[in-house]
Amino acid sequence: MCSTANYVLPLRRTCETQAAPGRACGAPTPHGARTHGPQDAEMDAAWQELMAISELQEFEVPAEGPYETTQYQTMEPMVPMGVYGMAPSHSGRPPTCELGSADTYNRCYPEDVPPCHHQGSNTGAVYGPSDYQLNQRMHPISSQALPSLMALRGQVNVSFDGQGHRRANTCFSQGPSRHMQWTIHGQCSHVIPTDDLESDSGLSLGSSPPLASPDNPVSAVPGYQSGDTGITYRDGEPEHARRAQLHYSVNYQGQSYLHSGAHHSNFSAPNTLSHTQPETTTLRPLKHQSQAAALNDMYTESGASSRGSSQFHMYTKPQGSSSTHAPLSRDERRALSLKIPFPMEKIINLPVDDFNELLTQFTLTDKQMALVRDIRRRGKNKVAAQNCRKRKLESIIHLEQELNELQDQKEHLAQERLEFQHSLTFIKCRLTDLYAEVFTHLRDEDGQPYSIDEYSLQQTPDGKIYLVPHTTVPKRGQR
DNA sequence: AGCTTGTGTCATCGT
DNA sequence: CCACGATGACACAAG
Repeated sequence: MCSTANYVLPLRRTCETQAAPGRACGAPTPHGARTHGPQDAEMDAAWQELMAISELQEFEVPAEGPYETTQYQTMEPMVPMGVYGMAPSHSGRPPTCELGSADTYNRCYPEDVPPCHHQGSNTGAVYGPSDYQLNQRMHPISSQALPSLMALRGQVNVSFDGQGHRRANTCFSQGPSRHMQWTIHGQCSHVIPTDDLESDSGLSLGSSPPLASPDNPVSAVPGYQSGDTGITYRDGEPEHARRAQLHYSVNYQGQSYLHSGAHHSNFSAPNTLSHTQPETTTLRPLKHQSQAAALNDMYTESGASSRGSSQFHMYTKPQGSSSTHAPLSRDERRALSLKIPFPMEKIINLPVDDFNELLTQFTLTDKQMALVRDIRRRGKNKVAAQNCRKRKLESIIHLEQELNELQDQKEHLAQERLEFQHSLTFIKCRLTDLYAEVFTHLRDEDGQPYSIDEYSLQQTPDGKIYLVPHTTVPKRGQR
């Protein structure tokens, strides 16, 4: 029992009508004689510490015990306790945070309560994140270079830096009337039926079937001549065996263009090139080939770049039946069939004004005009599709990287949460010890200690401390 | 034979 | 209205 300072806090159950939290409540009742003893300073400090810790009750901790919600909550006072009775620490129950030491509160801790011996413990350390925790919190998510992703990215670059062409082994004819055969690897030497013009990949082959079909040949453009040696425009300039060696250069930023290779077409003064059918390497890109090799394979014919689908080959004639050549695209064959007098490169890549000006320089039939516009539209759309696919793949890669980063962040946060929970558990343990210690100093009017099972200490927002019996549940607005 | 991948093409929408 | 780019969907060829 209290021997030196039996500061009795007369317990009144008259505060059953409590004010709402925020209201002034806590003036010492007439029965709440405030007495001070020599250990006031110590108790004040303890209470301040206790109340400071109680703010941590906002932490959400699983398996909260009823103790927190009933005893430590800040609520309306039953009895003002500006000063509480004190008794010397004679109870023989020194403050301890060992679980179960306060037998009343054994139930209040989660499973992962660490054994906490608060004596000598640095409680301040647990009131905030440790440096380690802060560092962890501030630790940036490392963007890990994922080999697979990088490899994929590289593959993407490869696949779009060089446009594969899969028609390396296709064979074609230059038209039914000429019976010219170009073969690749000598695998095809027969004349492809005329409907091969419509048999290119893709659907909706009938976008301009009447135009494209060699079954509906269009008369040659006036002034346009086609012979074995080349083409002579009406201005008299020949176009020999010129193959616009076009290949794609796709720029992600939208600078996509189809440009000629070593031999840029010059419409006003077409070059005359001897047409030789170079040996063709495997044109289809190999997935696991190196980028350079793939590019060379796709674009190179005997050192000169030449692509299949993008080549403009209408003015050429194979020299010799044994020579091989990249196949013409469907549009190229159509253009050849309809004797379009300018290269596909210009059709596709000229600005609209220049393109329209180009059209005015020739007298084209309606079918030729329609084909030219279709070629232009398809050529642009083809580049657009390539850009679109590249963007899609890069977007997928980016999202995968982002996903990995978020997963790492999730793991980091989970670990951080676990550490915070441990810290919180320790703080609660410390609080429980302090709470019990306070009770050991409380005495009623008769000098008897209050039972911690029957009473609880509660603090109002204005800082007043009240001893509230468990059986009395103060109601809001009542005082 | 079925699957995957790459590509061309068309239709459609928005600018 | 036209040109153009972007994109989904489809078909096709090759691996």
